[in-house]
Amino acid sequence: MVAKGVELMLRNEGMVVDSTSLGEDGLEIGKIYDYDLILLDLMLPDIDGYEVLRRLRASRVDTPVLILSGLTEPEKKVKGLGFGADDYLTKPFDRAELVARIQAIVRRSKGHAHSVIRTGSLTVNLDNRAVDVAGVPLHLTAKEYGIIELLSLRKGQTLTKEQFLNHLYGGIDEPELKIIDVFICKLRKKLANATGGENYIETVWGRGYVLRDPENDVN
Amino acid sequence: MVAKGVELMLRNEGMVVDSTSLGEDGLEIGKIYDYDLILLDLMLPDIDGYEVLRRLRASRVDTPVLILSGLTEPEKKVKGLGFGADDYLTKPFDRAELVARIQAIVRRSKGHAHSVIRTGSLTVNLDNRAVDVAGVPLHLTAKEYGIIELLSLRKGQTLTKEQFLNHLYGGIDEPELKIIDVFICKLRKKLANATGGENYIETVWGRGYVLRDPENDVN
DNA sequence: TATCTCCTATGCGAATTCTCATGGTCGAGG
DNA sequence: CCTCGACCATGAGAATTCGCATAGGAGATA
Repeated sequence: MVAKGVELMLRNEGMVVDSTSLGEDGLEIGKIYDYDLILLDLMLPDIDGYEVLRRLRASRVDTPVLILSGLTEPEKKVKGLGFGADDYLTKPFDRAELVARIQAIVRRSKGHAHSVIRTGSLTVNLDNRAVDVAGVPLHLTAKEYGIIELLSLRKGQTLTKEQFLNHLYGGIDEPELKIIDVFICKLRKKLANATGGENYIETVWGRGYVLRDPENDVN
Repeated sequence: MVAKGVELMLRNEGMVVDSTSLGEDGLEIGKIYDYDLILLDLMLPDIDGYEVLRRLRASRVDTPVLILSGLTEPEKKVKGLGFGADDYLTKPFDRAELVARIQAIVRRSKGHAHSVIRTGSLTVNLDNRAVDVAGVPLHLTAKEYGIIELLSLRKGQTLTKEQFLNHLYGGIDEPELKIIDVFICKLRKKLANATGGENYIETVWGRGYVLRDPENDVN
């Protein structure tokens, strides 16, 4: 019940959410998928939340973890943070605080101080989902924005089409992989149009796409 | 009985109100929902009003609290304010005063020095819920006002239909999302009629609506 | 009762998303 | 160096989703 409520809340905030009520399941999908954040409730029907966290870390999963708990004792808090959690929130929590903390953790883990990511003359504002090229706003559709957002969040990193699909659809009701090609194509066209021909999105043959950051280029 | 009377009074003023007669229940919903204000009676059938306030603050709920009480002793007043209440009103209270104090607290907590928001030739007065276009009053229904109020409070920000629904109905007994379309449509028509065709409310396809502020436009 | 407001339902048009077809590009292995 | 299969780019258009406008009923209000 709590999980479903939180899931709805976060979806309302524009986030893509997968959820499960079992610790074992969460452990499995947490290991397999490359999430931005794992929201972990300590009260689980099968195994202890701490155990989930411990085993995640033991499997070298370094996805940020935000613990949700009804326990308010400070020693418990220390225990959670000691096992490698990134933050801790006690129930009942405030919606705005939860969202703010999630954004802060994700931002921090990506190494971005602000929620604005600049790449050359390209600016992606995560707060209001707006994209600029040299200060001129660029109109993108929802999916196009999703693509450039993920590229920006992981710039310099090659992303597979599966990763894009996951970011855009959250694992449910996904279309064909090819759709990513199409959106990349449309995005490139819009970007080229706005920049005057500059190409930010590079193809890595057989792997996927990267957002090339001219400032970090090795020449 | 008192709660129901106050609830009706405030609804008549166009406010959205949830109420409960039990302190424990109030504590729970006060923690979960992000209210603009909590009206707290000290005389409760189960737990002490002070206890409710204390536990709210202990749970890091910083929603403004206005205490209602039949106790007139000054020391009690100090006690209430000491625990983190924002204002105090003794029964029997004056309807107009209660409304004025509520509006003052909410205004203060939102960080608005004045309760008038100007956007181009559009003026929204939060105190008396009146809307002007170039000085000419514009008649809006309660829901229409709710829409333009939220747009004004967050101008420049894209708001989803869910957010409007939340603002207008307080999360309970909400109608279909589509109703927002209808009100936006009606609002636009009234605004266009008053301004002579100017369009303040912009559609962000797939996301929601924004109030465009001509003064803050980037050109 | 008469009026105003709110809400649902519906049709239409527009924007977007998705699939598919075609042709081009890459690179491993001969 | 050539060839072939796998992969990618791009455009066209179908399918879907979304937004706008309006009508009409239900309910509240005067």
